[in-house]
Amino acid sequence: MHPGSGSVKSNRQGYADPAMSTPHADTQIRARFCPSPTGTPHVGLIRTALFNWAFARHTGGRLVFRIEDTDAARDSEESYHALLDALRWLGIDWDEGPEVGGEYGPYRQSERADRYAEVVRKLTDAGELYESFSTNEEVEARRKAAGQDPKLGYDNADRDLTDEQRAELRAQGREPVLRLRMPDRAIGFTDLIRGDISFPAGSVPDPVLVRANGQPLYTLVNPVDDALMRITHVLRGEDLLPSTPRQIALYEALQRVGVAEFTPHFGHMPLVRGEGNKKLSKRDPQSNLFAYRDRGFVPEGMLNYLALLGWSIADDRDIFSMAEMVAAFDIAKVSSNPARFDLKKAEAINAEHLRALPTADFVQRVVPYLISAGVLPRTPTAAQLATLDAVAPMVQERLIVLSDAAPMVRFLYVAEEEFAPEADAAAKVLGPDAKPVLDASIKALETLPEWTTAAIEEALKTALIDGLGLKPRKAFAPVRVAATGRTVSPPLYESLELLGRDCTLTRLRRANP
RNA sequence: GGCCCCGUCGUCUAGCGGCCUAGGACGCCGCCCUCUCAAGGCGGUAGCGCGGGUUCGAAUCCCGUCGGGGCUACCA
Repeated sequence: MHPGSGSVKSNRQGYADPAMSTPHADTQIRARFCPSPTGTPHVGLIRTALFNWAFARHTGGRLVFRIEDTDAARDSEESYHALLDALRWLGIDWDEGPEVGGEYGPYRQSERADRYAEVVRKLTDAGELYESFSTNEEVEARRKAAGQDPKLGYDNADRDLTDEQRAELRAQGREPVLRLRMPDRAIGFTDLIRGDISFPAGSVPDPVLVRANGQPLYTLVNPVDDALMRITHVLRGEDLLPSTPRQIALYEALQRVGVAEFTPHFGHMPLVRGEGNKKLSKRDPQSNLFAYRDRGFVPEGMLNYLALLGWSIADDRDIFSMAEMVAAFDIAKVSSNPARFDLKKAEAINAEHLRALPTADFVQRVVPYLISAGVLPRTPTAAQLATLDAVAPMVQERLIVLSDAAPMVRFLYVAEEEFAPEADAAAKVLGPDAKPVLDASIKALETLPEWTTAAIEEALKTALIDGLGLKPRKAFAPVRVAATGRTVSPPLYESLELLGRDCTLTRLRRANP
């Protein structure tokens, strides 16, 4: 990999304006992640952050984190903190941005109003922007009168208004928005992921950059900040692909007025879809990153799965660490097909990472889930933790997500008077048939000289398999349910040893009618 | 409607003209292991949307077609 030159699908320059310049090949790579703080972090958004991060880390470049909070009506401080929380949880770190600083700050657009005003002034002075008075209703009426579909949008009708006309419109009390004059030619670029893409002349209407009240819009601030922050590579979702031509036109204007030095490279990542073929909606509960954390996805698993949405490390492997991803990541190898978020696969990947955790690490991570499930108190005792250490290796390999641990170990912590086998499990194996099994088990365990896994196994096998002539499956089920409360539990003899003789016998007797 | 993107097993993908009677993973099914459930091992199921070219040879290149998706705000 050549530092400073992200690899691209094609070297052809496509349809770009000959005057348009791209970042010099040995310029330090600067990628960015620039969400707007509206709502909870979306898994698709996080995938975008991850790919930008991996790209920056792989190329030895910088990752800039910028908050696009220019829409006071929708942005919230809570969402802003959720974004920071999400990235920190996952370990996606940034080199410049909120709480980190950097030489191109501030990194929240709500704090950059003076810069936008300055750029708008330069652009206006140079004649790159023009005042537009048309209302949506007027545009629509003109489209209809011309026999065109109103969906075509703005018709550039105010481009050539004379000073007199503008004065007259103002005199009527109308306030103009500022629009960018789109060039009268096709606009194309070489997408880092998709190759050459071109938009015909006239297919993109002149966009509004500044509201009548002077407030700058996303159409202005996003490219302006990328230019001011010297972003070299814009990697974002495919949903933003149609906005690229107007951004390229803006970059060219910014270069003409000396605000930008180059137009960045663009790469458009495939959409993340939900059930069906539509893009995963913000309203879809499946899109909520924190829902996965709450269930007990670990960062390693979440990140690994998200990376698989559009990228693969090798043809025969899909479990990997972020260090491995960073070493192997190549933006040109990102798929251009949309990817469906597959919960089952995400869970399988997470389970693999859970199993790979060192036991002590696993214990540390699972404790908060046991506390929130009420299995452990807020501050567990040393004895409780010792029990957890002992049972951890046995539950660790049985989990999909960390919260699965609670029902599995509850029997070791619940107060004796509160313990009761789960109803359906009891109905299944603690019927009248269980009596002889429980009788024999109690008898065998009462007198056991030492309470160890091996001794318990020996005693139960002798009593039930040899003594009663039962099949193992039949023999151990009542004991398991009586002692652990469930048909599914950690290995039986180990569980009984951890439970202790007194508890075990109490429970067996209680289950024995 | 207009513009743009995409099209390999159910899903995510490998594949970049011969290594492909298309590989892996998840899912699903079966068997083994076994005190339950997992894990693990073994095996199976299932795919190049369609039609034309180009070529000795196409999943791979070209054209068309059909299908899916995105965008189409004084939101981001």
